[in-house]
Amino acid sequence: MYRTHNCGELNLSDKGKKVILSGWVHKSRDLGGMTFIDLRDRYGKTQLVFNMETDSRLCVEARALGREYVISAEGVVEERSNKNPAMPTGDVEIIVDKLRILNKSITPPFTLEKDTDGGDELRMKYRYLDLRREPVKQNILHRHRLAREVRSYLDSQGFIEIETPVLIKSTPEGARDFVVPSRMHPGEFYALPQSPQTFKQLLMVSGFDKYFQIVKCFRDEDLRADRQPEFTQIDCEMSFVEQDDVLNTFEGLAMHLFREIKDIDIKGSFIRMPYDQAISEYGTDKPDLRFGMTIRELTGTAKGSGFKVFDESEYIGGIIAPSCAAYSRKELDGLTDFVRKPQVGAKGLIYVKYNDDGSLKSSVDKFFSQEDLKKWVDVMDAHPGDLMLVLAGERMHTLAALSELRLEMGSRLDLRDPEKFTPLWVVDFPLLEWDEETKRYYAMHHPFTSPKAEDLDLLESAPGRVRANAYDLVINGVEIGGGSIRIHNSEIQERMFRVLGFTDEEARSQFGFLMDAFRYGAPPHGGVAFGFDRLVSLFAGSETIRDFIAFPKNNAGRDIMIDSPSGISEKQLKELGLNIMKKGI
RNA sequence: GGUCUGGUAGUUCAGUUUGGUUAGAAUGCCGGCCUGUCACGCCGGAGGUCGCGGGUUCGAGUCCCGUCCAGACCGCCA
Repeated sequence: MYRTHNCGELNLSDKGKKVILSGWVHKSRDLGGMTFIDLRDRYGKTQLVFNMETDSRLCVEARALGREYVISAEGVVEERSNKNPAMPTGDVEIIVDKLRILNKSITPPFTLEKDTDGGDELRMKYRYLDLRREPVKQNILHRHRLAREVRSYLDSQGFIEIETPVLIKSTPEGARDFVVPSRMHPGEFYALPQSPQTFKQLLMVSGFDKYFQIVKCFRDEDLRADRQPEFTQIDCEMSFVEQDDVLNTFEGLAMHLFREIKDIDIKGSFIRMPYDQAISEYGTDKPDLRFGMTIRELTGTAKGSGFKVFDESEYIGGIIAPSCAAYSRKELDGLTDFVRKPQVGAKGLIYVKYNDDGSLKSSVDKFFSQEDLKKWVDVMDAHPGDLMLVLAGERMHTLAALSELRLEMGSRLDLRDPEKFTPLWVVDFPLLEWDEETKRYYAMHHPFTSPKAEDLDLLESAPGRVRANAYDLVINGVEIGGGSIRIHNSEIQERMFRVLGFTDEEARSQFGFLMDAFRYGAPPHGGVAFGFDRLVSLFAGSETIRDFIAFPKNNAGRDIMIDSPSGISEKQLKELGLNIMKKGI
């Protein structure tokens, strides 16, 4: 027998019990006459004691145990004379009388403490050791709990989990596909799904009116802290629903998760905001609503005073940094540097200090009188002591830069509390997006998203003005996921493909199966997909999804533990009918 | 594809600005001492391709060029 209890459960109520524990030697403290060993397993740590006077042979054996040896110890639970209140099992210890070494371990390359001395690369190379560390282990357990609650809620709402294939068909729209060569069909390739989108729609045609799946998806694009080439989605689809039905159902999911995982009631704080409002007030389609500081437009107010930068700008807008009028020259220069970074991309920053005495001091006093600036105060609703920060330029660029500036000020003023959660739906997205490079429209969401009925007439005449039945769930400025009511009418679907520049043949060869299916009675349907990794990290107050994936890839898409991707043998290449081009050709 | 930062004991880092004796610290590891530790303590020891290649120089961890690796970001991510 390897164990009667685990290493996290014993306390004073177990005093006197004969127990067997198994686990890893976390740490040993050899005091000469006696030796203490912290034995660790998934559930916690328990102290083992060996005494030279009681059993010198056993004590000598214990001294020789190295870090991460796997052992099994039998003994009696005793109350400690020196208790450790920092440890859940700190009131007791095991007086060991039998010790078995189940396996030895070489010395780990880094310490397995909460604050390890190991760097990222090393931790990834030895991820199986990193996962033994308490914080990483907790992240994985946290992920499990979230997945369990997702399943529990969706099951309670009548959703059923259905698996969809992983070897599917490549399509040119959207992100790059990972492709898999076919041995049986040389020169032909499967693709890994970017999402099970078309399959879940086919399941609706099949009549499974509430589907979900916690599913791996794949995109062959560059990585970020919040982007992995393979990631997990909570993928859902429902039939006979309108937009509000979907939003209500998944608001319910969000509320359930917040209640069960975070013990937070978010009811009532869940707003729905049109895309246009998100852009004009927050400069982004994923606003962080944990703090105000909304963007105010000054184009009409500030133009025409002879300040060339403003007069030549399409858009002028600003935010108010509350109680920051006392900012020093150095701090203002720092903000100017911030907005000029290539990632933000503004040319410069104009500030107006609204001093406590009511006077106004700006970086453009040459061009604007106190009366002029007073108008800004009115438009922006500034109060004495506030600092107004103003950017100007092309509208969308300036709004995007203002969004970055707003987030930066929010961080500087400590307004982005990781324990506060402000979810919202951004709704009424544009259906299409013009791409200057290829001179054509692209689906903002995907080509199966339905246009709003009232905008349908514009689909051919003014495609850019058509709004979609599409929505994103945003929490604390993080895009958690999105979805749409789909097109279920093959005639509208064909019109959509035409607007996207598909020839009928192209549409047929890529999505013929879907268009065919829709001719056999497709119900009205719609759904969502949430980024599970992002949801998990958001709940834990982190922005790095890598910490919540058991075996993640590094920022170049490599798994340095198993060393992938890697080459394959000539034999395999030959079987697949592949020739590898030499680099540089 | 681009920008920035970094690469020095097992590990985390200092040293590079201004080239110059034997490249340091902490931690980990090994040995010794220690009966109430829990970041145990004390004493001692081993441990280095300064990422790799080339160049400048009397002399390179330090300067120059190239390259590889890691991290962050831009592009990209329907």
